[in-house]
Amino acid sequence: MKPRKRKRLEAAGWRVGDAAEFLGLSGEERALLELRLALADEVRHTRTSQGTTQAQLAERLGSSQSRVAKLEAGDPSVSADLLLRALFALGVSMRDLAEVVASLKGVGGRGGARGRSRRRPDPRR
Amino acid sequence: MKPRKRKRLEAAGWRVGDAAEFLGLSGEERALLELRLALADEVRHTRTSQGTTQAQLAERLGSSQSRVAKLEAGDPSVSADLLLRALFALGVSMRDLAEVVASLKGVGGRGGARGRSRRRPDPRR
DNA sequence: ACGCGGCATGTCCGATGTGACATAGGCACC
DNA sequence: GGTGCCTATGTCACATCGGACATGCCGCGT
Repeated sequence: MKPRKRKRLEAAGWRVGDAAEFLGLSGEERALLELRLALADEVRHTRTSQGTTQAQLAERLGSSQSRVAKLEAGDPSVSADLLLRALFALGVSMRDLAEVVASLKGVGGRGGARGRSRRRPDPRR
Repeated sequence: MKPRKRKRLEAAGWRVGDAAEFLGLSGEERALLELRLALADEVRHTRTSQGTTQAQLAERLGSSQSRVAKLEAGDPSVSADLLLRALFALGVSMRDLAEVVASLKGVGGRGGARGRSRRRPDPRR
């Protein structure tokens, strides 16, 4: 897909939480994007709070500093796999991970404990 | 890296829950593997409970039936990205996803999950 | 038995992620 | 100013992933 480049651009001036709305992203793409950003954010957060450098993390991952930088920047060229590996390499537990995911539940406004949007995808066929 | 090949082999004769222990998998690789399997499981589960076929899901994803099959089989050739896209395409919410992740929190060595019995109630409310 | 729909497995080849490297900006400290 | 450390960005060769296609297996209804 080509829109990858676009994502890059967006990634530039971005704000977790309300960005994707502008774009013509389908629900699933949107959710995935959001999740990725949240994970990227979590990586940086955890890393810095541990006093670890990008280079050190890279080494643990068998990767390179530049990739870690891109990773944390939410660059589309990094896969979810790498994001997850990074998190685990930092010692993030499943529980922590679950919390991060859970914090995105309502997409729209953060903190949205409100919407109990529990509905089926879409019955059309 | 090379250990990818290994994963393939392992994937052949596999058993959810107690497999990774034998292999020389580092904690992070192990966690990732486990997460992937749980997600794959969740895909199949959600899909079947909706009465959707692999082919239909594949179409929604812009993919093919064979890939979905591999996906659900936990084949290493499918990325976490695809796994997540599949879940979202099935209408799984962040909340549901978080629950799946949370259900793995303790899987460490012992304890839980021996073999196949470890089936969580049923994610759907 | 036959056909059929759903799933699994294997193999291509084009698309994309990955590590390594180079390079630059920002800071702190001497 | 100069040095060292951390991070950001770009590029590239190579490995892996991804969709498509082919094929086989299995259960089921006719």
